[in-house]
Amino acid sequence: MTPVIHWFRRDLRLHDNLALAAAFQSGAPILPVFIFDPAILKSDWSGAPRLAFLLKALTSLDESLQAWGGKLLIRIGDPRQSLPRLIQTTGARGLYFNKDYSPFAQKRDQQVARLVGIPVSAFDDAILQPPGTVVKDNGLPYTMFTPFKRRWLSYDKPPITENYLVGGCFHLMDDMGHIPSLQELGYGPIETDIPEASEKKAIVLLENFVQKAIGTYAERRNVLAADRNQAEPGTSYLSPYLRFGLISPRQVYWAAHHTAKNALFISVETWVSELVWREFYMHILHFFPHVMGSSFQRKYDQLAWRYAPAELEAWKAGMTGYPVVDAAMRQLQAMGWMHNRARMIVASFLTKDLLIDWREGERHFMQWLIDGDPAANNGGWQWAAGTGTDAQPYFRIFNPQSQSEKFDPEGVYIKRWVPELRDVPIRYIHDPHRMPIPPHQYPPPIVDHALARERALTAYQFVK
DNA sequence: TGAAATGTTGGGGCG
DNA sequence: ACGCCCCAACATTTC
Repeated sequence: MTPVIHWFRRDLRLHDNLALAAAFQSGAPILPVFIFDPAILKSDWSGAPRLAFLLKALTSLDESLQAWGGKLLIRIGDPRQSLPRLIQTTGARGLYFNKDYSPFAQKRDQQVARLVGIPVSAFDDAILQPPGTVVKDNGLPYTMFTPFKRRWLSYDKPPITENYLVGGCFHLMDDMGHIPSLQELGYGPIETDIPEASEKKAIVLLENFVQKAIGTYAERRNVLAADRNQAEPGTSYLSPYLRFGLISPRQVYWAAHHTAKNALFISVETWVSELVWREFYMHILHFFPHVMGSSFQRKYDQLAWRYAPAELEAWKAGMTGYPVVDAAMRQLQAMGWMHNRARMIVASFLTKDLLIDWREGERHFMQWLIDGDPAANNGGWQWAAGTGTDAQPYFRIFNPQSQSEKFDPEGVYIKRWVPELRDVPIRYIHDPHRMPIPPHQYPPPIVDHALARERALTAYQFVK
């Protein structure tokens, strides 16, 4: 029996996977494939932590497939060449995959569809409302979040699909390849602590969160120290799992929906809003591809960003002298993840206090975040820089000290990630340079916030 | 999903 | 008792 191919990309799960379910229903044996594209691996938008998470996810996926008598086929190469070759050797009669809405992926997928010469079935699986399904009455895409969200919420959402897989429905070959190591993919060893990456883990995180934490999400989501390692996490920590499709947005949405009756409605809605942000920015990238590399609001391409490599390096290393900024930047390298409130704080600091181009921050985040996604990351950075859709006004400049006092009042987050400050009394934890004898391992502030704020206002006002 | 500057109010100390 | 000042607390405006 000639097989059909299921091409795994950002849907590394067996449950609620639309393309995989359709491949199964075709009746043919399924050949599950993952392809490493060297063009992506070599890009400076890739990063070892995210790749390490991906490798764990693939290993777990392969184990799940083996439980059903299958195995994940691995190839390294341009899919435009790998897939036609694979189809030639196997005689596969269909190609199934779930859509990726980024401009780069869509172009590639169109080329693949032309080259394979067999029927291609692509599914809307990664998102509850695909681009084009949430538009204004005049047919144009939304560029503001709040009206987008209102419209988004008004539609019925697709249900979770059954897992139809049974033993023996997979196709095996002599040369299945193997899941490579980081080293084989050209990366050195890493110190980042990569979490367990499996469908099962994602479901445990989701269940735990909706049962124990969703009701207080609206208030606790801003607590910097309440991360996944705490008994009661303030956030779900599902972003890496959604990023690679270890869990579907439908599973997440319906889990929240079903608890809405038992939990504070405002908290559930706040949490679902984060799912809507994810889709909003996917739409934005789809309809406004120029945001990749330039400002959504074109006028801000004129902004006179500073060239300050030493300050950029201090920011990356967590050595700015602003404790909350440094804690966040070190958390990023240690965990491959950063609290969302912290992302806003460090993004404001880079773009406003240091007046360094948001694209530098965008790239750094892509190199370190295991949940790094082009659409969401770009949207977040342009929001912080004030150059994007629905952006905060340019004059909204975070004060790192008051943010720190508000969202890490006891300095727990700071002390966890900046060990030099562990002995600093609470009253000095947000600005240790004011101590009579400042901690000597810790640098003084690299900029004066009050002066930096004036400098940023001037630069932004010049554009306006 | 701000923060700083400026304006207003009201209680208390004091002559 | 009264006016004056100070200033914290809160509100509004501005960036």
